[in-house]
Amino acid sequence: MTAASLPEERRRAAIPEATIARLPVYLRALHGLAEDGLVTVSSEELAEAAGVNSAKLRKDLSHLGSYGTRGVGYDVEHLVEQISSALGLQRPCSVVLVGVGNLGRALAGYGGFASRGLAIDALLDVDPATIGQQISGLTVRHLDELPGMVTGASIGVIATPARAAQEVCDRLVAAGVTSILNFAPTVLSVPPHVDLRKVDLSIELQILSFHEHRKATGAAT
Amino acid sequence: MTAASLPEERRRAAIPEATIARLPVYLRALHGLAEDGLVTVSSEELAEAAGVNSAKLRKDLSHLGSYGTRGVGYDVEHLVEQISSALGLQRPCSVVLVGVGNLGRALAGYGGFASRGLAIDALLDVDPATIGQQISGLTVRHLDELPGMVTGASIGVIATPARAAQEVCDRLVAAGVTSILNFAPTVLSVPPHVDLRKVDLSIELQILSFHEHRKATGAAT
DNA sequence: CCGGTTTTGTGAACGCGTTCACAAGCGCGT
DNA sequence: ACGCGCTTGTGAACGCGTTCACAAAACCGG
Repeated sequence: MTAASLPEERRRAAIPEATIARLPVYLRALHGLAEDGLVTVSSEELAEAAGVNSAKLRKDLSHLGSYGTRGVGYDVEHLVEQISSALGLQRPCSVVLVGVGNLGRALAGYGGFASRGLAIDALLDVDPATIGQQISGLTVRHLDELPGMVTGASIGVIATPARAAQEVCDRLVAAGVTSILNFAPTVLSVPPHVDLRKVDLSIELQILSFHEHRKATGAAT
Repeated sequence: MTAASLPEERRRAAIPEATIARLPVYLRALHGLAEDGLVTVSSEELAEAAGVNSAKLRKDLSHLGSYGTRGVGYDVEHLVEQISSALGLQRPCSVVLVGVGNLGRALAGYGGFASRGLAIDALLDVDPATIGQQISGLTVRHLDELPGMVTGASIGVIATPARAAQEVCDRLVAAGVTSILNFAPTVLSVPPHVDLRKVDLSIELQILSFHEHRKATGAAT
């Protein structure tokens, strides 16, 4: 079955953002189930493992046209391929990480990337003391060497202090990077053709603080 | 079930989740503006600095009953207090971090916490080589010392490998922690009275991979 | 003191995502 | 072969969040 020539290709472009954000979670859950030797999995089981509602899971999977078998469930291996394909993990992007501080090292050593087809290809910094170090099998190089490193589809990861983030971002864009993941706690501006996502380590903590505070005051009733 | 039993009169407790998630961003933007010497700020300016729509910003602020001045804008200092108060950052929770690997060190050294009233109070691990080390002014202690550390409102942060996360989570819950932030790439289960949030460093990267992939294949059309 | 200008606060419309509920489909036991 | 039970896929309803558009309110210059 050549799925590529089917009109399903149009459906792929219409996957809701919320679904895409959950696909990596399903993928991880599936890997875990596969290691346990499971061959098929029902939506109920997979939903449990992924921590979501089973109806939501089925709707999500339906968006990428994956076909389970009614009365049986989903073939684990096939589903892994489907999701990996949908996420574009079969032909992995090159990932350039800028900023080899504590967070940068954590990211470089993070196992979750390589096992999913996303490996970091280059570590860049500007600190002379850091340049030349070997970290997770990569040699840290100077940020100036960035031009020419970006070949084809590339993702840039910013793990620098906030004050350096915008300049690094501009240099990434200038080098041809079209997707940027920002860990620095600052708002970046990019040209419209560049995808920008951010992860702020402290925001989630502040959200928890809110709930904790609300619990404390609410309990006083 | 706690939300269902809440009376409608407590409108302050009814701040939408989406709004809460943005308040920390506003707070950070306000800190930046305050350093620039701004005394008042319009919704347009603040929205720009925070990277959101101005209408959204106004609606968000209206939820916490903060009053700006029509024709003028918001008083920066007052707004900072309002948001800090709403997030419960004025009486900071104690934060316990478990797992002093690369990521744990990054979190311990992350400036964004302390400056917002959220300081990490304890670093715990089980690795004998790590215990006793001084990191960011704190001495790493053994996880066994956790009981008794949790006084009043506390937040637990899990930065361990995935395989250890559930056990650490259970021990945090047993010690009385009611809010947990999980950085380990695994699904945790907690009792219903415990708030659980997660940050998966690799998920955002996979989402970017999807968009990158889509851009590449979409351009071929 | 008053019209003009600026900006907030918010009701209403819209769109997206979640949830519900059930028909359609598949395998299995008899 | 055939019904029976299980599970998927999905239309429909619902709820939440975003966006729009504008009235109300405050300041300012004359």
